[in-house]
Amino acid sequence: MREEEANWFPRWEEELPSPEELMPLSQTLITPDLALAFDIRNPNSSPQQQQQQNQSPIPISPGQLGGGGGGSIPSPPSQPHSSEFESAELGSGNLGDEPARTLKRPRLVWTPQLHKRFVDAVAHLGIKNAVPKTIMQLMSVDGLTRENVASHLQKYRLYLKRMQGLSAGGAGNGGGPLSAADAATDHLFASAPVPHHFLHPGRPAPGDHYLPFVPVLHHQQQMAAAAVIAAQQQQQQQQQYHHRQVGQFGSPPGGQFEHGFLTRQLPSQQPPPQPIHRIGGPVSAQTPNYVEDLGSATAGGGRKVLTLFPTGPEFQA
DNA sequence: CAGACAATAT
DNA sequence: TATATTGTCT
Repeated sequence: MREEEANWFPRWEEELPSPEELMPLSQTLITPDLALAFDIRNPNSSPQQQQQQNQSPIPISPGQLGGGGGGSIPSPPSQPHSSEFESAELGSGNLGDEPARTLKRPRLVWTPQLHKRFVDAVAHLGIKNAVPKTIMQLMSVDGLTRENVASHLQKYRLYLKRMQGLSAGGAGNGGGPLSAADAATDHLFASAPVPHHFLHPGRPAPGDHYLPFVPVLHHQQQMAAAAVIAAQQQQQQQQQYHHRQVGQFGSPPGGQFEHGFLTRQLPSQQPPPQPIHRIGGPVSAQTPNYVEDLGSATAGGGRKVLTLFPTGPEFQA
């Protein structure tokens, strides 16, 4: 059953990650060992993009989902902050001393929330202006790169195209056998409402049009990005982790998983020829009480990814 | 350089 | 599988 998307817009903002949460997600779940092993540091010479690592003792709330989706927020540990920020200097102007060139960011996990933000951004920009860079800026999600968006956008466009073809052709559509891959990805895309005009450009949406959208200004700009590390294991590469207190979401026995954490404070300099307003409040990409389960359905695959973000207090409008 | 897009890689 | 990366063209 689908929800009526009649009025998704009015609540558009409300569903965004609440400003309330600037929080603790910063707690990385990476064990110190691993962090060192990965030699997390200044990533590359890009003028943008930084990574931070945090080794605080993880006070995050243990166990919360489980299977039920309970949604009850156990205990917002809420530490005041206690974060020691490492001032990462930008690579620009200073580089060449780090072997860390091959470091890779953790794979971004497109959670429904994050994807929604993406869709909102595209919707506001309009089809023509919706290009990776602008989308990225509008989303203003920490840690998001243009390439992340580009990749996602590419996929999203294919999705839209399929949707169009489907609804339009109806019968004689001989063009597209749905592949398993497509069906799978649809799930994510289906989790966010697709503005009518996406599918039918040039046609006004019935009884529903776009709002100018109000930027919610916030005095805070610090947000964390939702990112997830995919532990990349080579066929014979294994590492030992001792997790200290990391036992939260029922960790699979013997499973390896790490939480990555990308964060970037906006470059604070946007030389965009055009002023771009940010939609919604401050953004952090994360899922409220939402947990992406280990997708380890693949037998023998071996790759497990965990993604979850305990957001403390639920958002309220 | 930035973007679209297909193919390929992990 | 989902996302990243690469290559080519514009």
